[in-house]
This record gives sequence, C-alpha cells and structure tokens, in this order.
Amino acid sequence: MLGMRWQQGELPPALLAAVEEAIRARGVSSLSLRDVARRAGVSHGAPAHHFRNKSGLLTVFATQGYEQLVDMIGLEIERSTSADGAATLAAVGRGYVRFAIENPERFETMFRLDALDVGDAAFNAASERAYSMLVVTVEACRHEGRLEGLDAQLVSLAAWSLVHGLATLLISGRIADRIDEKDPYQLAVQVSQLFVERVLTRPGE
Amino acid sequence: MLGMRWQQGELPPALLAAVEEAIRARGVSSLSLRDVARRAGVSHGAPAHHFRNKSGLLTVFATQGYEQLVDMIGLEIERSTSADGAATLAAVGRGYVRFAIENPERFETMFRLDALDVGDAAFNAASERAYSMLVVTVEACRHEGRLEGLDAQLVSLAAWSLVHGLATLLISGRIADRIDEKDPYQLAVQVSQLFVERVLTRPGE
DNA sequence: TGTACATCAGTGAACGCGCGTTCACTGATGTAC
DNA sequence: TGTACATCAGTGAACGCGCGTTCACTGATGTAC
Repeated sequence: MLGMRWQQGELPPALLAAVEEAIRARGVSSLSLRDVARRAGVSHGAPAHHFRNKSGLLTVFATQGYEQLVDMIGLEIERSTSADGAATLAAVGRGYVRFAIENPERFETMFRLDALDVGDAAFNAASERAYSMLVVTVEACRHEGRLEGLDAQLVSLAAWSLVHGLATLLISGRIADRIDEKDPYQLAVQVSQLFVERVLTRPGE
Repeated sequence: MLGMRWQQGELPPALLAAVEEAIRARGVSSLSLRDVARRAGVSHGAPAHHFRNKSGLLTVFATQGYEQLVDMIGLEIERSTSADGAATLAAVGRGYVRFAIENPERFETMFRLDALDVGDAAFNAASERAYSMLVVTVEACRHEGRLEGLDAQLVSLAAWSLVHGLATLLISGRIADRIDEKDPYQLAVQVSQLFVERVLTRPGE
C-alpha cells in the first residue's frame, strides 16, 4: 500500500466508477475485472476484497442503476407541470428514456441478466421499486377514468415496451440515420406524449 | 477428413446452425468459435475456411436473421384478414415480435453491433429491407388518412420501439412474473392491436 | 481405363494472450494497556 | 508516551483455462489427357 490512491472506504465507489468507464471504453461484453482494477489504479486482486467476484461487482453496479432510474423518473415527475395520471405517465416515460441515454453503460448492464446475480435481494428490490412507479402511475390513470375499456396490465406493458424499445434503439445507434429529430431527449418527449395522448382515453369519456 | 460428417458445401450451413445451438446453450456473450466448431463436429480451424473470422460468421448469422424477419413479417401480412394499412401495420408488429420470440438467438445477435462487421454490405441491405417494410406500411396508413395530424416518422419510430421493446423484454424473461397473459404471441397480438386501434386516427376522420 | 496433376476442405499443433480466482504476504492503521 | 498486538486493505505471483488465429500438412475429389 505504498502509492495509496484511495482513502479508507473509497475503493468500492472508485471500482464502480471504473466499471462505467471500462464499459464506455470497451463495451459490456468485453468488460474484465482486471481492466476495472487497472482503471481504478489498484492491483487486479483488490476487487475481491470488496465484491465477491465479477458478477457481484456487476450486480451492485446494476442495482445502483435501478436506484438512479427511480431518481430520474422522480425528477421528471417533479418537473412536470401537471400532477394528473396522464402527465405523470408521460413523465415516467421521459425519465426512463432519459436515464438510459444519459447512462447507457448502466442501462445495458441492468438487462444483461446472464452476467448478474439474478437472485440478489437488493437487485430485485431496486428493480421492483422502479417497476412499481409505472404500475402506480397507470393505476392513477385508471382511477381518473383514463383507461376506459383498456386493460391496465396491457397498458403498463405497452408503455414499458415503448420506452424500453426506444431507449434500446437509441443506444444501439440504429435510429439516428432514420429520423430527422436528432435530439434523443426530444424523441423521448414526443413518443411519451404520443402514447399518453392517443392510447389513454379522454377524461370523462 | 477421415470421419467426414458433411458433404461438400454442407459445412457453412452446419456452422451457422451450430452458432444458434451454441448461443441457446451458453448465451451470446460467451459464444466461441471453438465451441461452434465442436458442435458442428469439425476441428476448430475449419470455420476459418468459410468465414473470415468470428465476426464474419456472426455477421452472416445476423444477416440471415434479418432475412427470416422479413419472411416472418410477410407471413403475418399474408395471414391478415384485411389488407388495409392499419391491419398491415398490426401484422408487421406481430411478425416482428413473433420472429424474436421464436428466434431469440438470432434476434439478440442482430443487435449486438459490437460483435458484428457493421460495414458489411449484405448485412446492411438485409437490415434496410426489414426496416422498409415498416416505412412502407406507415406510408400506406398515411395515404389512407389514418395519420391525420401525426408525423409519419414519429409513428414509425414509436411502432418500432413498441415491438422492439416488447420483444426484448419477453426474451429477457422479466415480463412473465408481471403479467397474467402467459402466451407471448398473444401479448404481441394485443400490443400491436392496441397501437393500431388507438394511435392511428379513424379512417376519414 | 489409367495416370498425373491441381484444387481445396479440413486437420491439429502451436502461438501468444488475457482472463477470474486464489493465497501467502506486506505494511499501514487502530486498539488495549 | 510507548509498546504489543490484532485487524484488514491491497499486493503480486501463481494457477489453470479457453480463446482467436495461423499454418504446414493430409488426403479426398475433380480434371486433363
């Protein structure tokens, strides 16, 4: 510990930051523990002292992602000018896509289930917390009479699919050539808006 | 070539079939050329005689995927009871998701752009052919007056996002616990239907 | 029908590489007295 | 204030592994005459 770079307790967060950096540089698939350690400036054995192994490290990284996702959705809801179910649902959509495009490394990792400890309690709890934001919002829409004749589960699934697909396609870069609007956040706004305006039923209808 | 398993010209298709089998068994991320060769019953050097290298093999595999996708969409369009733009758009959606759930290995590979030769002409042509089926269909909807006040590009993007997200989430297995309908194809039917019924405007509106 | 030759698909040994994990160790820091 | 000891984060060598790619080769098949 001669050239110590990190104070007591600083290494775990430094390693998690290094994961993000490493994925940005080389992609999720070719992420290696040794590269992460290298980027954090420690020996390749060091991560084992704080995370059981590679999947353990990635699972914590992904769990943080779900927490950031919840925060981002919360932020968009707060910024929303209206608090009704429909406006909130659009905000959830914007938050989802915005999180993904601002944190593509996290987002991709969160869905690489084969690289994560899918039984991990904290991971599942965080993921559940994110999903429940959607469910609660759709439920609010139902109470406000915006789901007449529609199945709430189906609407939730469609909303999730829509923003998940948009996020995935935006990150993969296969959209850019095919659409004029170049600002991905604006696409998130427009797509979320389209869903809420056209799929939900009119108030009092 | 003593224990020859394949006739002249049969090895390339056998290797491509082995790719699918290998991905099914161990996931896209841990696919290896040596494993593919092993499954095809040939030495690990053999693939190099037919495909330049690993990414070359995967690119052909993914290109076939786009061709199968086009076929599957065509099949759903043929099976459709109505030939108008809206019915066709729903068929495109069903075909997209159905292809993905019946061929998850192909589907995942097609979007692992970091593992493919993205400059490959055949690959890009096949991908473009698939995308144009969507564009043409949305255009037909516009001609039939089903896109009043809507931006065609935005509708295309939303439709693609919706089915792409649904396909991705279905494959990842994170939907099953959260929805009652257990048949993924029925979910594809319902989600496609929801989009066409509610997002498109009424004929003559 | 037989011979000589060219082609070419597939073999298997060899290469060098980076990986995840383990583990005896070092040495700094905190605690007890 | 000083000493002895325990704790524990991080080191770095070592392990065994599977990988992608290369390449001299074998031997089967097709072609020319």
